Amino acid sequence: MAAKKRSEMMEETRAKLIASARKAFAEQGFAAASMDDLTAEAGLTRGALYHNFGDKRGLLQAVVDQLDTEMAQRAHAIGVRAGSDWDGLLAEGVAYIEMALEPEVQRIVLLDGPAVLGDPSQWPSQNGCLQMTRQTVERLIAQGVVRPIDPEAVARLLNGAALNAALWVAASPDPQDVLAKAVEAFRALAEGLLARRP
Amino acid sequence: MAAKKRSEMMEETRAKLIASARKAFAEQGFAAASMDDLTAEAGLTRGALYHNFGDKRGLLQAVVDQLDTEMAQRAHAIGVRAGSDWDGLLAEGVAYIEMALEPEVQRIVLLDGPAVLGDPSQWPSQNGCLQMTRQTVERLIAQGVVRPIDPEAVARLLNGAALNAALWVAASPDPQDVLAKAVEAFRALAEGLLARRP
DNA sequence: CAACACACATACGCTTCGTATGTCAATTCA
DNA sequence: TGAATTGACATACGAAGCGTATGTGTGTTG
Repeated sequence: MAAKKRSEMMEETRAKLIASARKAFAEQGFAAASMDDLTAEAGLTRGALYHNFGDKRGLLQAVVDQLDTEMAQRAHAIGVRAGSDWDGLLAEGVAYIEMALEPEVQRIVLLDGPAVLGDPSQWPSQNGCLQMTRQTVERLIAQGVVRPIDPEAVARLLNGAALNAALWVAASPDPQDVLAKAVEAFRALAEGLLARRP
Repeated sequence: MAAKKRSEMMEETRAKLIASARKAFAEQGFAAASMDDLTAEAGLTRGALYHNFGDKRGLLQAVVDQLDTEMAQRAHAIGVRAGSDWDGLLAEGVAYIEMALEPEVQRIVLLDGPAVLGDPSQWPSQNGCLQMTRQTVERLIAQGVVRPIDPEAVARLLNGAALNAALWVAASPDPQDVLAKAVEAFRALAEGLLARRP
């Protein structure tokens, strides 16, 4: 084999650049990452980068899209396994906290992403986690399990709470202990949404 | 008069630089703000800046400290006016959401701050809002109003929820309407902390 | 009043981004 | 099939910004 079409080659270089960027952005942060070093590690030059992504922000956009898609898939898989929609919502929230502990997610999606690209809900990828949480909340309201509150607002606040919990856990000297506390607080807050106390 | 001591002069230049930086960082973001322009607007040069703050991050640190102190004072003043500690907690949270609507606070303290300086709880200023929320929560737990949950965790999640609510409100085309929804969701979540449903 | 210290300005080098130009292979079409 | 053209990527260039090293004048000290 080894004979590849042009479009396949292009897709491959895009993938290589995104992969290198994920590493560099996660390890050094967006601002500190050099595009010369980035592309060199992928066996390319900045020419390929500007040709494929326009500019540095375009590359970050692509990286964030990829990460966001992966996160949504993982969270969905976890939510589905839960017995009820309510348990699914809690499981998704906890999963989100745990995912936010990974340096890639924290640095790129949660810190540099909003700072460089602006409000996450305006991203092309639409922030998969947010959308999914909102849908779950909508179902729970329809079932009468959750009080009738704006689902988007609820999803926003839950995600925000999870994010800050993750930042806290990640910076703590004893992550396991702090994670448990964060999850407990998260569950307590979420119960405020219920129509009837458990 | 007009005869000023050296230390007074120094304090004045620091204040001028911080004031210019607040404007520049808020309007253009930390990365895009030029230190040449910054200092020129304050009637100085980069020499003064490096002498007083070490580097660009040091200046951001100083700006964040000042903003954080102001925020803590404002939130405290609002919390005190409430009838009970519980109402105070809610009022503080809502005040935090509303403060986060101001470009200065949002851009500098909430977006660029964490991205450039790292986890807010590790900042020298200690994130005044966070500390105050935690103390209020501790009192409420002691009074039996709030369930016994780790106060730090609660404060973290509440602040995180408020932050994301603010980002959402700020990016929306109809801030007033969205703000109302955000506040409603915030109150609902907070009620999950109560020992007894209202 | 002479010598020093310090706050700040000026000058320089290095890195990095974005663009403009060049090159070579793959596709197209007569 | 072979000449022309497109397009993916590399190379070269200019501009801007940060940090540091050095200069300068004023206030302080003995």
